[in-house]
Amino acid sequence: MESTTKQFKKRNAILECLRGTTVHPSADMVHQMLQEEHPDISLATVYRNLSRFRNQGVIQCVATVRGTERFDANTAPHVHFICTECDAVIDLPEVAPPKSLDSDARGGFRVDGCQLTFTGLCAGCNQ
Amino acid sequence: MESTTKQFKKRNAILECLRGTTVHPSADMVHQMLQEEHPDISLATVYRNLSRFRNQGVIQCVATVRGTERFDANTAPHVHFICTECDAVIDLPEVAPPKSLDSDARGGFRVDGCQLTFTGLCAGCNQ
DNA sequence: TTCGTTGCAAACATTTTGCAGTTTC
DNA sequence: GAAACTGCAAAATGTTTGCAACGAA
Repeated sequence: MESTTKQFKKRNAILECLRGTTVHPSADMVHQMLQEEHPDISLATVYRNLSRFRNQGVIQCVATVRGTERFDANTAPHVHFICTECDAVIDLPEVAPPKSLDSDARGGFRVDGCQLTFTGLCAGCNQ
Repeated sequence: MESTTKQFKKRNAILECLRGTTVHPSADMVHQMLQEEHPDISLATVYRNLSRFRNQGVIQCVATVRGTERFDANTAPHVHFICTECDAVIDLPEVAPPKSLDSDARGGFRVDGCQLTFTGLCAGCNQ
Protein backbone atom coordinates (compact mmCIF):
# COMPACT_ATOMS: atom_id res chain seq x y z
CA MET A 1 0.00 0.00 0.00
CA GLU A 2 2.30 2.68 1.28
CA SER A 3 5.14 1.01 -0.55
CA THR A 4 3.43 1.51 -3.87
CA THR A 5 2.93 5.20 -3.17
CA LYS A 6 5.74 7.58 -3.88
CA GLN A 7 6.85 9.58 -0.91
CA PHE A 8 7.28 13.30 -1.26
CA LYS A 9 8.71 15.41 1.50
CA LYS A 10 6.61 18.48 1.01
CA ARG A 11 3.39 16.66 0.45
CA ASN A 12 3.98 14.72 3.61
CA ALA A 13 4.88 17.86 5.53
CA ILE A 14 1.57 19.43 4.52
CA LEU A 15 -0.43 16.45 5.73
CA GLU A 16 1.56 16.19 8.93
CA CYS A 17 1.07 19.88 9.57
CA LEU A 18 -2.66 19.43 9.29
CA ARG A 19 -2.65 16.33 11.45
CA GLY A 20 -0.58 17.99 14.12
CA THR A 21 -2.79 21.00 14.68
CA THR A 22 -6.24 21.72 15.99
CA VAL A 23 -6.66 25.18 14.51
CA HIS A 24 -8.32 24.14 11.22
CA PRO A 25 -5.97 26.25 9.14
CA SER A 26 -6.44 27.82 5.74
CA ALA A 27 -4.06 27.11 2.88
CA ASP A 28 -2.18 30.27 3.70
CA MET A 29 -1.92 29.33 7.38
CA VAL A 30 -0.49 25.93 6.44
CA HIS A 31 1.97 27.68 4.18
CA GLN A 32 3.09 29.93 7.01
CA MET A 33 3.33 27.10 9.53
CA LEU A 34 5.65 25.24 7.16
CA GLN A 35 7.99 28.18 6.59
CA GLU A 36 10.41 27.12 9.26
CA GLU A 37 10.71 23.54 8.19
CA HIS A 38 10.41 24.19 4.44
CA PRO A 39 11.23 27.83 3.70
CA ASP A 40 11.09 27.20 -0.03
CA ILE A 41 7.62 25.67 -0.16
CA SER A 42 5.27 27.34 -2.57
CA LEU A 43 1.72 28.36 -1.81
CA ALA A 44 0.65 26.67 -5.03
CA THR A 45 2.00 23.40 -3.73
CA VAL A 46 0.01 23.77 -0.56
CA TYR A 47 -3.16 24.41 -2.56
CA ARG A 48 -2.46 21.54 -4.93
CA ASN A 49 -1.90 19.04 -2.15
CA LEU A 50 -4.79 20.20 -0.01
CA SER A 51 -6.96 19.77 -3.08
CA ARG A 52 -5.59 16.30 -3.66
CA PHE A 53 -6.05 15.26 -0.04
CA ARG A 54 -9.62 16.44 -0.12
CA ASN A 55 -10.35 14.51 -3.31
CA GLN A 56 -8.86 11.42 -1.70
CA GLY A 57 -10.99 11.94 1.38
CA VAL A 58 -7.90 12.20 3.56
CA ILE A 59 -8.83 15.66 4.76
CA GLN A 60 -11.99 17.69 4.86
CA CYS A 61 -12.95 21.30 4.29
CA VAL A 62 -14.92 22.16 7.40
CA ALA A 63 -15.83 25.79 6.78
CA THR A 64 -15.35 28.88 4.68
CA VAL A 65 -14.59 31.79 7.00
CA ARG A 66 -14.52 35.26 5.49
CA GLY A 67 -13.97 33.86 2.05
CA THR A 68 -11.18 31.41 2.87
CA GLU A 69 -11.50 27.68 3.23
CA ARG A 70 -10.48 25.97 6.46
CA PHE A 71 -9.24 22.40 6.53
CA ASP A 72 -9.28 19.54 8.99
CA ALA A 73 -7.43 16.24 8.94
CA ASN A 74 -10.12 14.75 11.14
CA THR A 75 -12.63 13.37 8.67
CA ALA A 76 -14.90 11.82 11.25
CA PRO A 77 -18.14 13.75 11.62
CA HIS A 78 -17.79 16.24 14.44
CA VAL A 79 -19.12 19.63 15.40
CA HIS A 80 -17.40 23.01 15.04
CA PHE A 81 -17.64 26.45 16.53
CA ILE A 82 -16.64 29.53 14.55
CA CYS A 83 -15.79 32.76 16.34
CA THR A 84 -17.17 35.63 14.31
CA GLU A 85 -14.65 38.01 15.81
CA CYS A 86 -11.28 36.26 15.56
CA ASP A 87 -12.29 33.68 12.93
CA ALA A 88 -11.12 30.77 15.06
CA VAL A 89 -12.55 27.39 14.10
CA ILE A 90 -12.79 25.20 17.17
CA ASP A 91 -13.79 21.57 17.68
CA LEU A 92 -16.74 20.87 19.95
CA PRO A 93 -15.99 17.24 20.77
CA GLU A 94 -18.59 17.14 23.54
CA VAL A 95 -21.45 17.84 21.11
CA ALA A 96 -22.73 14.76 19.32
CA PRO A 97 -23.00 15.14 15.54
CA PRO A 98 -26.50 14.55 14.17
CA LYS A 99 -27.01 11.16 12.65
CA SER A 100 -27.36 11.10 8.91
CA LEU A 101 -30.74 11.44 7.31
CA ASP A 102 -32.78 8.49 6.31
CA SER A 103 -32.21 8.62 2.58
CA ASP A 104 -35.49 6.91 1.82
CA ALA A 105 -37.36 9.63 3.61
CA ARG A 106 -36.02 12.17 1.16
CA GLY A 107 -37.40 10.47 -1.93
CA GLY A 108 -34.41 9.80 -4.13
CA PHE A 109 -31.79 11.89 -2.36
CA ARG A 110 -28.49 10.36 -1.47
CA VAL A 111 -26.99 11.78 1.71
CA ASP A 112 -23.21 11.56 1.94
CA GLY A 113 -22.36 13.75 4.89
CA CYS A 114 -23.34 16.56 7.16
CA GLN A 115 -21.87 19.49 8.97
CA LEU A 116 -23.03 21.13 12.15
CA THR A 117 -21.48 24.48 12.95
CA PHE A 118 -22.20 26.90 15.75
CA THR A 119 -21.22 30.54 15.51
CA GLY A 120 -20.65 33.20 18.14
CA LEU A 121 -17.81 34.53 20.24
CA CYS A 122 -15.07 32.33 21.62
CA ALA A 123 -14.02 32.56 25.25
CA GLY A 124 -11.18 34.93 24.46
CA CYS A 125 -13.28 37.34 22.41
CA ASN A 126 -16.28 37.27 24.71
CA GLN A 127 -14.97 39.69 27.32
CA MET B 1 -42.53 53.87 3.58
CA GLU B 2 -39.15 53.77 2.08
CA SER B 3 -40.06 50.61 0.33
CA THR B 4 -42.38 52.47 -2.01
CA THR B 5 -39.86 55.18 -2.77
CA LYS B 6 -38.43 55.22 -6.23
CA GLN B 7 -35.05 55.74 -4.69
CA PHE B 8 -34.96 52.19 -3.39
CA LYS B 9 -36.48 50.45 -6.36
CA LYS B 10 -33.47 48.30 -7.07
CA ARG B 11 -32.68 47.62 -3.45
CA ASN B 12 -36.20 46.45 -3.00
CA ALA B 13 -36.15 44.36 -6.11
CA ILE B 14 -33.12 42.53 -4.76
CA LEU B 15 -34.81 41.77 -1.46
CA GLU B 16 -38.05 40.74 -3.15
CA CYS B 17 -36.12 38.49 -5.49
CA LEU B 18 -34.57 36.74 -2.54
CA ARG B 19 -37.88 36.49 -0.72
CA GLY B 20 -39.65 35.10 -3.72
CA THR B 21 -37.34 32.22 -4.42
CA THR B 22 -36.34 28.99 -2.72
CA VAL B 23 -33.12 28.38 -4.62
CA HIS B 24 -30.77 30.18 -2.22
CA PRO B 25 -29.12 32.14 -5.01
CA SER B 26 -25.66 33.63 -5.25
CA ALA B 27 -25.12 37.33 -5.97
CA ASP B 28 -24.66 36.50 -9.61
CA MET B 29 -27.85 34.44 -9.71
CA VAL B 30 -29.80 37.33 -8.19
CA HIS B 31 -28.29 39.63 -10.78
CA GLN B 32 -29.42 37.34 -13.58
CA MET B 33 -32.90 36.88 -12.15
CA LEU B 34 -33.34 40.65 -12.09
CA GLN B 35 -32.23 41.17 -15.69
CA GLU B 36 -35.74 41.10 -17.07
CA GLU B 37 -37.20 43.53 -14.59
CA HIS B 38 -34.11 45.74 -14.27
CA PRO B 39 -31.84 45.22 -17.27
CA ASP B 40 -29.59 48.06 -16.14
CA ILE B 41 -28.88 46.78 -12.66
CA SER B 42 -25.22 46.42 -11.81
CA LEU B 43 -23.64 43.42 -10.16
CA ALA B 44 -21.92 45.79 -7.73
CA THR B 45 -25.32 47.02 -6.60
CA VAL B 46 -26.42 43.47 -5.96
CA TYR B 47 -23.31 42.80 -3.89
CA ARG B 48 -23.65 46.08 -2.02
CA ASN B 49 -27.25 45.47 -1.08
CA LEU B 50 -26.81 41.82 -0.18
CA SER B 51 -24.00 42.91 2.09
CA ARG B 52 -26.21 45.56 3.64
CA PHE B 53 -29.10 43.15 4.17
CA ARG B 54 -26.81 40.68 5.82
CA ASN B 55 -25.42 43.29 8.18
CA GLN B 56 -28.97 44.27 9.06
CA GLY B 57 -29.85 40.66 9.71
CA VAL B 58 -32.55 40.77 7.06
CA ILE B 59 -30.96 37.96 5.10
CA GLN B 60 -28.50 35.23 5.84
CA CYS B 61 -25.59 33.58 4.07
CA VAL B 62 -26.41 29.90 4.36
CA ALA B 63 -23.49 28.31 2.54
CA THR B 64 -20.46 28.78 0.36
CA VAL B 65 -20.72 26.40 -2.57
CA ARG B 66 -17.70 26.05 -4.83
CA GLY B 67 -16.37 29.37 -3.65
CA THR B 68 -19.53 31.43 -4.03
CA GLU B 69 -21.81 32.55 -1.24
CA ARG B 70 -25.47 31.55 -1.25
CA PHE B 71 -28.13 33.69 0.38
CA ASP B 72 -31.45 33.11 2.04
CA ALA B 73 -34.13 35.58 3.09
CA ASN B 74 -35.34 33.08 5.65
CA THR B 75 -33.34 33.95 8.75
CA ALA B 76 -35.05 31.46 11.01
CA PRO B 77 -32.80 28.51 11.84
CA HIS B 78 -33.46 25.71 9.41
CA VAL B 79 -31.60 22.85 7.79
CA HIS B 80 -30.16 22.70 4.28
CA PHE B 81 -29.09 20.09 1.79
CA ILE B 82 -26.36 20.80 -0.76
CA CYS B 83 -26.10 18.71 -3.90
CA THR B 84 -22.43 18.17 -4.64
CA GLU B 85 -23.17 17.60 -8.31
CA CYS B 86 -25.48 20.42 -9.38
CA ASP B 87 -24.71 22.77 -6.44
CA ALA B 88 -28.37 23.14 -5.54
CA VAL B 89 -29.04 24.38 -2.02
CA ILE B 90 -32.34 22.98 -0.79
CA ASP B 91 -34.36 23.52 2.36
CA LEU B 92 -35.06 20.51 4.55
CA PRO B 93 -38.06 21.84 6.45
CA GLU B 94 -38.89 18.43 7.87
CA VAL B 95 -35.59 18.19 9.73
CA ALA B 96 -35.57 19.97 13.07
CA PRO B 97 -32.63 22.32 13.59
CA PRO B 98 -30.53 21.50 16.66
CA LYS B 99 -31.24 23.68 19.62
CA SER B 100 -28.53 26.10 20.53
CA LEU B 101 -25.78 25.12 22.88
CA ASP B 102 -25.91 25.81 26.53
CA SER B 103 -23.52 28.73 26.66
CA ASP B 104 -22.56 28.01 30.25
CA ALA B 105 -21.41 24.56 29.30
CA ARG B 106 -18.83 26.08 27.00
CA GLY B 107 -17.10 28.14 29.64
CA GLY B 108 -17.23 31.70 28.41
CA PHE B 109 -18.36 31.13 24.86
CA ARG B 110 -21.29 33.07 23.50
CA VAL B 111 -23.31 31.11 20.95
CA ASP B 112 -25.22 33.23 18.45
CA GLY B 113 -26.37 30.76 15.85
CA CYS B 114 -25.89 27.43 14.20
CA GLN B 115 -26.06 25.81 10.82
CA LEU B 116 -26.82 22.23 9.97
CA THR B 117 -26.08 21.20 6.40
CA PHE B 118 -26.31 17.82 4.75
CA THR B 119 -24.47 17.06 1.53
CA GLY B 120 -25.00 14.44 -1.14
CA LEU B 121 -26.89 14.05 -4.39
CA CYS B 122 -30.29 15.58 -4.95
CA ALA B 123 -33.12 13.55 -6.41
CA GLY B 124 -32.41 14.78 -9.92
CA CYS B 125 -28.69 14.02 -9.84
CA ASN B 126 -29.03 10.67 -8.06
CA GLN B 127 -29.97 8.60 -11.09
C1' DT C 1 -27.94 71.90 -1.95
C1' DT C 2 -27.19 67.78 0.44
C1' DC C 3 -27.36 63.04 1.07
C1' DG C 4 -27.72 58.40 -0.34
C1' DT C 5 -27.78 55.12 -4.34
C1' DT C 6 -26.03 53.50 -8.60
C1' DG C 7 -22.95 52.06 -12.75
C1' DC C 8 -18.61 51.46 -14.26
C1' DA C 9 -14.10 50.05 -13.94
C1' DA C 10 -10.30 49.20 -11.20
C1' DA C 11 -8.63 46.95 -7.21
C1' DC C 12 -8.47 42.96 -4.20
C1' DA C 13 -8.03 38.34 -2.23
C1' DT C 14 -8.25 33.64 -2.84
C1' DT C 15 -7.56 29.79 -5.67
C1' DT C 16 -6.18 27.50 -10.06
C1' DT C 17 -3.20 26.57 -13.93
C1' DG C 18 0.75 26.44 -17.65
C1' DC C 19 5.26 25.61 -18.05
C1' DA C 20 10.00 24.49 -17.17
C1' DG C 21 12.88 22.31 -13.98
C1' DT C 22 13.40 18.83 -10.23
C1' DT C 23 12.54 14.70 -7.53
C1' DT C 24 11.19 9.97 -6.76
C1' DC C 25 11.28 5.35 -7.87
C1' DG D 1 14.43 7.36 -17.73
C1' DA D 2 9.51 7.84 -17.05
C1' DA D 3 6.18 9.75 -14.36
C1' DA D 4 4.92 12.62 -10.83
C1' DC D 5 5.92 16.73 -8.03
C1' DT D 6 7.28 21.57 -7.45
C1' DG D 7 8.17 26.84 -7.95
C1' DC D 8 7.07 30.71 -10.26
C1' DA D 9 4.22 33.73 -12.49
C1' DA D 10 0.08 34.42 -14.89
C1' DA D 11 -4.71 33.65 -15.09
C1' DA D 12 -9.14 32.97 -13.32
C1' DT D 13 -12.55 33.45 -10.14
C1' DG D 14 -15.69 36.00 -6.62
C1' DT D 15 -16.09 40.22 -4.09
C1' DT D 16 -15.12 45.03 -2.73
C1' DT D 17 -14.24 49.84 -3.50
C1' DG D 18 -13.29 54.70 -5.60
C1' DC D 19 -15.42 57.95 -8.15
C1' DA D 20 -18.43 60.64 -10.84
C1' DA D 21 -23.22 60.96 -12.06
C1' DC D 22 -27.80 60.74 -10.76
C1' DG D 23 -32.21 61.10 -7.97
C1' DA D 24 -34.98 62.37 -4.06
C1' DA D 25 -35.96 65.50 -0.32
